[in-house]
Amino acid sequence: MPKSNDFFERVYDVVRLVPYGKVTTYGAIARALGAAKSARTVGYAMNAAHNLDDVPAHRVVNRVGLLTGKHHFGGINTMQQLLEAEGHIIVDDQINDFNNAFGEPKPIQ
DNA sequence: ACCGTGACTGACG
DNA sequence: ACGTCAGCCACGG
Repeated sequence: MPKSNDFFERVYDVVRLVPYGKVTTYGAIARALGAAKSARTVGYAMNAAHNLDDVPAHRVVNRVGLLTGKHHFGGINTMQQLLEAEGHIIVDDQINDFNNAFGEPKPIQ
């Protein structure tokens, strides 16, 4: 049976499935979990994901491709650099051609 | 149990 | 098209 902690775990599971070179959004993750209205909480979960090295938190941006969580990484530019290293082009803290880079996460079964 | 906080989002004007 | 507003929900104090 689900503990409250499971929500975070599920968020991590979804994020872990985001492939290299692709990104996704907080809302998309929430929907994949069946909790469409918990986008904010997804962001909250990412805050706690910092210790986990297998959760690509930098591939999670807001719905317009804006790097809203960049300040939660070590440096202000860390998130952007990680994304650029994966082939993304970022201008003004926003991912260019975000619609193309976006990868719809698979719903939990 | 109540209240404030936030890496969000969709609806309005 | 763009800025504002108001729900939403898990967590910690």
